[in-house]
Amino acid sequence: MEKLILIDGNNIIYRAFFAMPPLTNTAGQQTNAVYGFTTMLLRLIEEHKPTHMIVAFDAGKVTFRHEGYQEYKGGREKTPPELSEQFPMLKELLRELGVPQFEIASYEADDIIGTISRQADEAGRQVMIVSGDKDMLQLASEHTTVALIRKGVTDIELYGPEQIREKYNLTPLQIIDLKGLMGDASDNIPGVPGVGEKTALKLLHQFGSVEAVLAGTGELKGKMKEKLEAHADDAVMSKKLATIYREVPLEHSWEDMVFSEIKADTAGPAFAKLEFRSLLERLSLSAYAPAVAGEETEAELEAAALDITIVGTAELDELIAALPGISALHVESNGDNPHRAEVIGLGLSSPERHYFVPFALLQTPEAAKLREWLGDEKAPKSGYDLHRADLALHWQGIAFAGAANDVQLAAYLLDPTEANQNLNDLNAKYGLPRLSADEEIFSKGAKYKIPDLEVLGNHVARKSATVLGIVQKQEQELIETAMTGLFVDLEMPLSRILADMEKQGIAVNKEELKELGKELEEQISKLVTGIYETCGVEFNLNSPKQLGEILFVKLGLPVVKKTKTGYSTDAEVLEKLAPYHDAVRLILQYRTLAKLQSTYVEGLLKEISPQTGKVHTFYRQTIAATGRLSSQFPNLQNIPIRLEEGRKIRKVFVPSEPGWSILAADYSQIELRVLAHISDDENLKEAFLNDMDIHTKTAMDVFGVSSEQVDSNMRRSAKAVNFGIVYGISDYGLSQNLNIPRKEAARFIEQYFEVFKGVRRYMDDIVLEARKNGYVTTMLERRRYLPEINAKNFNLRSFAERTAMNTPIQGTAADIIKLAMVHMDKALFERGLKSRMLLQVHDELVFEVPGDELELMKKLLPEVMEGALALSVPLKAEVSFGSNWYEAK
DNA sequence: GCGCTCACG
DNA sequence: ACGTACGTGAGCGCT
Repeated sequence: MEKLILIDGNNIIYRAFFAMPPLTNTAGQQTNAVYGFTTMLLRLIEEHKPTHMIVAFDAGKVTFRHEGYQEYKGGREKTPPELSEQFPMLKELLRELGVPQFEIASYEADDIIGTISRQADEAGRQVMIVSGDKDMLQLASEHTTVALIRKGVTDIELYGPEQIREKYNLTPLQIIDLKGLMGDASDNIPGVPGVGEKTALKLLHQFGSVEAVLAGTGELKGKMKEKLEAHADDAVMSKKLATIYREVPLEHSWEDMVFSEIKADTAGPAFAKLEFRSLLERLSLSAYAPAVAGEETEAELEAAALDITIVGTAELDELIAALPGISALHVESNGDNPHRAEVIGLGLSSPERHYFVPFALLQTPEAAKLREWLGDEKAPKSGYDLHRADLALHWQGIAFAGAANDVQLAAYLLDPTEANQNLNDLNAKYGLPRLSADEEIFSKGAKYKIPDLEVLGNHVARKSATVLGIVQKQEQELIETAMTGLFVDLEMPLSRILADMEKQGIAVNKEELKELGKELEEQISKLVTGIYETCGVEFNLNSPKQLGEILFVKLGLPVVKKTKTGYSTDAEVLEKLAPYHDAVRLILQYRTLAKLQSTYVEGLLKEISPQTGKVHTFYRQTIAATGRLSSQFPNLQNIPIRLEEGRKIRKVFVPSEPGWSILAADYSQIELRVLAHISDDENLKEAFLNDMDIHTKTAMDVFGVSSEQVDSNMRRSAKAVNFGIVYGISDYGLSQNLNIPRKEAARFIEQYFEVFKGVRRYMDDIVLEARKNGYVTTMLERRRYLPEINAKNFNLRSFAERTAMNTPIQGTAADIIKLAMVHMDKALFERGLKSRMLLQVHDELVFEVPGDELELMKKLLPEVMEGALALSVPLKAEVSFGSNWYEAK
């Protein structure tokens, strides 16, 4: 008798991870989830003797993240790396055991299982589905049993249609109706608020289905009736969501699912490598057991076998001769700020040979050919964080060019939310041999110490060596995710442009900045004296704890808001307290000025390079999950502008050559224009096609008045609504921002969606898309995974939904300005212009331009920016210039 | 190293 | 019923 077992791979590995105690092999890899999964698998095989078996996985590398959070420590957001590392291990092991596994792009495991079980059902075959997910019950039938895993991985309950009837008095298909009514937080199905399992069962026993319940609300009364009527759409949508898709285009045949027995010849070594000794025994494979405990793992042996040369003067010629075959390098440097980094040495790799060059050697006359190769843009190089390498080498007088393939940047595109993945994270992800951690080799922070040449050389050369393997894997993955173009034509070229901008830096008038500091100092000391007098006590004004003590205990002011650790004293709170005590207004002023002094005057002064008299920021291209850049050392993307006192800081940013000007251009309403395009909302598009003031237009539509009737308050509200729309609106958020009751905020939003119907459709669709795919994309196919779109926790899920709405908008705007930067760089080069791009501030580009190029640049810059990407509405860039950044407004 | 506060888009 | 606007970095106090 043929029997097929279908296993929900993602669900089970997650359960196993949380159910099993941590278990680590001697290589330091955690293996508990693989172990737990395997024991369950072996038990299923022994007890049920399947002739066919499939383990189904969610396609897309991170969609598994949304499972099972509730079992993990509260509030933890990311899949622990200890688990994600075990996915490739499990998949490899399944291959070695001879267990077929399926994953199909953009379908989840339950869809695959649903489809196969339907086909098997139709053919009258015996099927058992193994999962921890109750939703699977809908698949139960005459031939199909659902094995629900309860606590741990060994406690299994079997459900056929009869058992479901006993437990719920429902048919399997009615499980979908049940979910439709009661919802299921873990699958992000809203259901009808106020309807739980009990009520839902009662309704279904009475009516039979969601549709019948909704048609029959006339027979109900009271709150229940109201709720059902109000949330009829939710119920219908929830039912749809709860329905497992059973029409996945599967190319696999019944023969592809055949499982005969565990393949001993490959399973033995596999268990040995994982150090699953008990499983070796269980399968009588002890012959494969490692002879000595603590023996080196295969990965380590493989790594040890690398052909590494530590280059001294004697080996230099050999290295130089090998350069044409070398495609990967690693520049080892020390320090967070690449402009001040110490360069330690170079790892260089061809597929066959690996070299380490100490930095001292690189600087010698004998190494001229090597330096030439480093600066040769026709010698393509792969590496990890080549942007940083370029800067570090630059300040040591060594030119770098030819960055072709940055694995850090590619890893960012493949998953921009995964915090800067280091080389070892990437090795783990791709199943490549592990490197020693940098902390083991160099020690952390202040204890940083360069080890012996031998240790250092081996470590660094292995870094360049591993880049080669990573590049191969990523190439494929970029193709699969349709991001090759984004990587090759946008991000890689941009990284060189950013490095140029950073090396160039922007000049700062140090004397003027110091002068500004003196003025601030005077005002601050007056304020401090005044505050101490008014409060009748001296304390540390910079300590929120002490300030809270004074305001709320000593002066007895009302507590408006609390933080985790005590009283909140932020500006919003202080504004509310201002009428109660004279000191509060002074404290607010103190905060403003103290911020300017410490962050912008003192902070900026510290960042002025003694060599160039400029500040050289470092743009990070792999931080922001939306695709934006970020800026560090110093951050030049948050220089004050909103308040006049702060805005004056911008006066100290000046051209670096006499007779030059600062020229700036910013996109006008780029995010709302992007929204108009993506949502295809007729009204919003109309507004931009007519170049209307978008906030006034929104006010007209939301309040139903003519443009003359829009007062400043209405426009302010409309502006807040527009912001909210871009951020993924909630009535609560808007009410906070506008300081109005939530109901009123909800009315605004409702009004907005009445007039901008296309926007509402976009917001609904993008959330559904995120649920279906597990990710959202920008216009240039930049991707962001949203595993929490299915979280059980309301907060996590709502956050993911807002992110789904915001990321395509913010991310497309980021795509556009990045395109503009690449186009602008090219335009400057082709025309032989001397003007230099200096800064990017999300929707603004800042240049310094010679007097004789000013007129040309005033035309060229907005033209290029507006033409960066064609949308269904025009892009608009507004240009301005002056003798410093303040004047360019 | 983390929480709070505040600067920007 | 749940309780938040989206994306960042820096300085400071405190543990």
